[in-house]
Amino acid sequence: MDRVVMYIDMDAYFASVEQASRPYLRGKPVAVVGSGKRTVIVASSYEAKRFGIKTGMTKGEAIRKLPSLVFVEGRNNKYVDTCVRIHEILLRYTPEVEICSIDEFFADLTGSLLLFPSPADVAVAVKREIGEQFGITCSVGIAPNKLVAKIAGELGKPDGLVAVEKDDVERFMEGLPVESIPGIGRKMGAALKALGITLCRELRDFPVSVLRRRFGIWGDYLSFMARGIDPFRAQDPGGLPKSIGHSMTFEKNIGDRMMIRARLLELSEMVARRLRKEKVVAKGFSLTLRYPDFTTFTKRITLPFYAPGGRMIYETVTALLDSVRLKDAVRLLGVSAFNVRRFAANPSLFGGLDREERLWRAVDDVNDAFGECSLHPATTLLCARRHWVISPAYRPHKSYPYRRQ
DNA sequence: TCTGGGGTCCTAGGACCC
DNA sequence: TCTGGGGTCCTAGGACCC
Repeated sequence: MDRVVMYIDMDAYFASVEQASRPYLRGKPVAVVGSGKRTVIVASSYEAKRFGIKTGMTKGEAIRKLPSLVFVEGRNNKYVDTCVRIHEILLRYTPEVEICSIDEFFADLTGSLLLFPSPADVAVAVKREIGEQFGITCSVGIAPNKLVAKIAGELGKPDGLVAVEKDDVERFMEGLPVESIPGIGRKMGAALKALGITLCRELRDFPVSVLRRRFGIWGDYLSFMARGIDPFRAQDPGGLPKSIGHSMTFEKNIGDRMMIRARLLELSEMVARRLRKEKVVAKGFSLTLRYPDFTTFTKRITLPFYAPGGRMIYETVTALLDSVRLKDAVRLLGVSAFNVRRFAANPSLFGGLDREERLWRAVDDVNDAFGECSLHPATTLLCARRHWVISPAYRPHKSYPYRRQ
């Protein structure tokens, strides 16, 4: 049986959720931002998009473009909660649903089609349910694979429904600009243009040997994708995250090493908490620094053992910090863990953990019950209150998207 | 009211081992 | 005895995505 994949993407997700829950925002140009001074626009409503308001813009830039723009501070919990409930809706149509990002899903309908008249009927029903429950719209793409389903979904934005039959895939792809292909961004688009390639048809007909020489393995991917073949393997359901990290940009650049260390402790504990949550341990750690001029670099190290907790992460990244001669104050610090492995401890074995780990698990419990930051290390009291910035890449539950082969 | 945060994947070069 | 080649692991950096 031919595969049928449905891609569902919320339209202007964060902004739509805000407009749905605050009627006075409806019909207005809205931009969702983080709190604090150093923030950018993370989502904008269609009314705002019409005036060129885009993700990544600074507040100032946006105000200059559109003085009447309404800024709204993002509410993480609301978006996560809505995402989880949309996931539940989709699960009623097929058990094979992948949360791709906080506002995108893939649903494999292949096995469910005996129960429903057609994929388009499922799409219409899903769109109606999401509209009724949350007051937001979404765009849906249906195709024989994830790649084409996603391209189709994006094409229908907003509130669209685009279905591509197996036999129509090549024709569907032909006329599209190469930038419609996920993975082809600014640089790759420009590089292809230099070769005289702007349409998928031209990419398809270009000798793959030349593409391979120019782009390495991506040359092969490009050639496949241009004809609507998905070169990526399906998601590994038990897949572990490849890395888990946190970073923060400060309201004011920090020059003092003690202050930097305090922030690193905070970041290390945030990462440790995420690792515990995901039930993994890591032995690779990285420290990212960004200077006021925006130059950014990362130092990383792989330990000969898996770090037992936040304290070890902190010691590792401060050792990395000590190996750097700071040329200026820093505007951003990041701590990330990689090289992860499943950690197979169960609660009855807590006796096997050291005192400090038991303490941190208790802190986790308190924070789960009373809210993030109810309890935190005294050192971080030195720091100004952290502002939480939403991350569209956040995935509730552990559902990781397909990976490249 | 200068530029967020969290990810994945690929490449290149060096160290080290057989 | 002056010198090959393959494999693997590690670090650094960059493109891209949401």
